Amino acid sequence: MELPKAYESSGVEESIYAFWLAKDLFSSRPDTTKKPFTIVIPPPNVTGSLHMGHALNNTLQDALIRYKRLAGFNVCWVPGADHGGIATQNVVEKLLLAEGKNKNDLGREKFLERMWKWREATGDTILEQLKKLGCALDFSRTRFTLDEVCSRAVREAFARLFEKGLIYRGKRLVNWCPRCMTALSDIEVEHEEEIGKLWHIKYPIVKVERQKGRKLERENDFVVVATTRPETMLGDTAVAVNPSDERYKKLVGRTITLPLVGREIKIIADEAVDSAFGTGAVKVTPAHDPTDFDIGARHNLEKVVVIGFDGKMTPSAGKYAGLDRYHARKEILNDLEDAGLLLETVEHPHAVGVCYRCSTTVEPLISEQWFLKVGEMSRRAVEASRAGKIKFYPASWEKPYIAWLENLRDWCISRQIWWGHRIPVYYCKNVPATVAPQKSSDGKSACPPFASVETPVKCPHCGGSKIEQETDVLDTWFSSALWPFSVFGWATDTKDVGVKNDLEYYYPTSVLVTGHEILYLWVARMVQFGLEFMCERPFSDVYIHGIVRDKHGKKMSKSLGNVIDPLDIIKKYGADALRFAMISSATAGRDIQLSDDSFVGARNFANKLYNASRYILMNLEKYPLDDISLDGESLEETDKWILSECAAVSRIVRGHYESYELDKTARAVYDFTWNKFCDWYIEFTKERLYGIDAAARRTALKVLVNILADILKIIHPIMPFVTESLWRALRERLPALKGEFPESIMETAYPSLPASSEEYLKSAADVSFIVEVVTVVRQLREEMKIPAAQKITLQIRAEEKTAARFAERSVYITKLARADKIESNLSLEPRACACVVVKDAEIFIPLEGIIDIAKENSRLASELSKFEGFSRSLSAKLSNEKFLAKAPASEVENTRAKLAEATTKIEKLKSNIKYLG
RNA sequence: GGGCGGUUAGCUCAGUUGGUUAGAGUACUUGCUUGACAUGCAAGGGGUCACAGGUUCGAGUCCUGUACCGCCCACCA
Repeated sequence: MELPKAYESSGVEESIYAFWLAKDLFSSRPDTTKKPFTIVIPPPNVTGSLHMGHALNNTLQDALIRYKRLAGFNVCWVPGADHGGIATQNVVEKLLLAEGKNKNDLGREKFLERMWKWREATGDTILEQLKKLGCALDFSRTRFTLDEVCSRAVREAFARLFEKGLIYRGKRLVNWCPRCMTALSDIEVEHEEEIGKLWHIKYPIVKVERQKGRKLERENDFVVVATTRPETMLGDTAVAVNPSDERYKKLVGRTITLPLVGREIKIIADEAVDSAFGTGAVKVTPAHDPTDFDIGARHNLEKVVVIGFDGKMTPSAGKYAGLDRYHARKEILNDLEDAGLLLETVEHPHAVGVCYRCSTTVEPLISEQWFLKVGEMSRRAVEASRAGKIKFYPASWEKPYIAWLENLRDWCISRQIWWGHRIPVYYCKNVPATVAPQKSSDGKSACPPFASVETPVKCPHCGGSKIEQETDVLDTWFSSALWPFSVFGWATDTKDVGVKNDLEYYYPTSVLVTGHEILYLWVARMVQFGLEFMCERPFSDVYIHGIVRDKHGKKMSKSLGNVIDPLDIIKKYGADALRFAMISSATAGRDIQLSDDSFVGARNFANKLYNASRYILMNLEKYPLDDISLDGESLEETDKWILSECAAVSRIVRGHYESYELDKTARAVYDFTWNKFCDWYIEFTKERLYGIDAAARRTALKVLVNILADILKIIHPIMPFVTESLWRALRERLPALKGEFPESIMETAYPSLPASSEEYLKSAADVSFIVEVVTVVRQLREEMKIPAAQKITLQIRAEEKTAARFAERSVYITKLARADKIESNLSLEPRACACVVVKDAEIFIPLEGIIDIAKENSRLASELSKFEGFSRSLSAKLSNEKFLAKAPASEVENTRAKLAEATTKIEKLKSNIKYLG
């Protein structure tokens, strides 16, 4: 016996993964005789190393892929990584900083060289780590969003949108991160709750003599505005009130002297002002606030920029110029205070926008950026959803997804960083020296900017060769949005037939698996671009899973120190355990809390599976089999029972896979394997395997092997390593069957067994009879404190038919209930016995001297009262006329049957109390 | 300010179209070197299903409201 007693995952997993790679089992080629099942990986950032979120996301995909392969599909799971624009540039900038340099010291070209060097060195970390998880990715297809195939797709997509007039350049108020020094799109800004302050500031009104005669003297000579950002007051160009606000009606049109600055600004009326908030009067800073920007546009207000791209005050800020925005705030408040213009300060909770990459407070700033018109694209995306072309699992995500699409504003796609796809827009510089070259298409330059997929050699307008490319790069999510088709070579040379076939064969992909945090950032945009460029949805299903949290429900983060490293878990418990723990807790629509306990449980399950196999393998060594066909074998009821249970679980699990309820697949296989197969069936087979009847032994062993093979296949998508290693072990012990047992379990087919026949259902009833008898006897033994080693005699008092049932199954009952024999006698007069009732039979255990009569009596009494209570509630139900009238007949009948059973039991318990008393 | 999800055993969670006196894992208690497994086996204690109403013969499950927790969205200064 060379099999160790416990399953040891380390070592096994590496060699199995190497075996899969060597056999090239992960790669897929178009094959028109088979249906494809395609998943493109949500490309992790090249900066990333595997965390629990990746582990969960990829385990779910791997389970789906592996299941579908067994189910007969040509599966293709495409790996890759995202260049991760800002995030990645930040990482390398930090490295430079440690060397005392910044990116401007290097210049664009040298800096990018440095970025690529870094990417070559560390960028594949995460893909390597996914191998440890067991992911069956087709590595021959690995893509990187910045490689030539994907970059070409980006340029092609951009150029097409540009030609359609959907891309435009404009000077607008955008979200600006003063730390990353770039614009951000609306969804790249996160909102953090903060208890800020609302400062009330007096703005003096310029007195106008003779304007309204005497009355004027009695009016307030100032307006009070409320603001959370006093530093922006330097850029105020108006004060606005609601037009219907009676308090201020008379003041509209009047002039105010802006404190600290001295600029004269007007009081204007605008609907955007909520008269119920603050004082009802709002300072208007068109250059630094989105609402104010709109108000300014309506009233033609000047935009005074007082905060610069670096977050410091500009020269327009006068004496505050050069100060950091928060430092300036302090100074301004001091100065206002000194001037007696600061009235009150109220605590004010509000949300502050922060950069999703560095958490710096975002500044709304005016700058020139490229935008994509998304109206038509998002309308088509909504249509696709409404037509049922894209389904969410769980469905509850569809509503917020559609709502988001419907309220979408144009997408700011330009970024002022260097790492990314440089926008393929070119400016013709071939203009008379008198006219300065312009980036914008405002008509001043001789030629309008143009987009081009290839690097242009001359201007398409004037033929000039002095051409400069736009320096901004694209939002990293622009390339991500193309991912489902760019990975298959969209926009690459169509003469390459292989590439063309791939796209046709694999697109649209089957399912997208992702966490909900990038539903808008990524999923919605893939749908828009898929419909735009491929005229076809990128995937039919979106499987959205929860976020991994720690055991207290907190998000895992480095700063909280509650991060669980999946690689540690793999080392300690094995990849299978990690996978099983994650899958079984991934309930649809809920976040996932993981603790060490869950991994221990999963590891134990792997061990259980291993040991069940070990039992079979060891017996196979002793009693080799040439075939495992059950034809002609005389199956007993336990065999039929386990076969039908196995068929049922394979069917149930199949259904759960189809509806992406992977947690249920895990629970179902666990329950079947442990509670049915191991706890009962294996115990049943010991009688035959260790007996002397060779034919019976062969039958039992054949059934065991059949069930084990099916269990391994059913569990394989969740726990690929242990199932593969056990498959291999099984195959080695069945040398005559190498044809039927492929080398790898990945090459087998998912079990599809017919539904149970009547005969099999009857055997299920027989087995449950055994289980019930054994269970009650065990309970009684425990309660009576009968030592485990002590054998007991079971005396049965029952009608002939029931008595026969006991006799037929006596081997199992005696063995599992630790009895030495079963005696049956209808006219039995028990003395000094413990008693249990099963169906219409009474089981007595005579144990003179061991049993405590008083104790047994009280046990029977409590048993009795339990059933009497139950019986009462059933009787009450049945004597309720409304119940009889309204409940379905089957329900009434059910209740009657239960009552009858309870009544029998009660009678027998009563009579036994009498005997004992 | 909207929207979504959660609240079931000490802990983590199941609970299908309403139908026994609500389950699992784990932890806890007790007993077991049972010819696969102590990463195990057997048994046990432990829950007013957040709260308040309602619908129904019958509610953990459906409806309304409340509380608390979490998430997403939103230009109220």
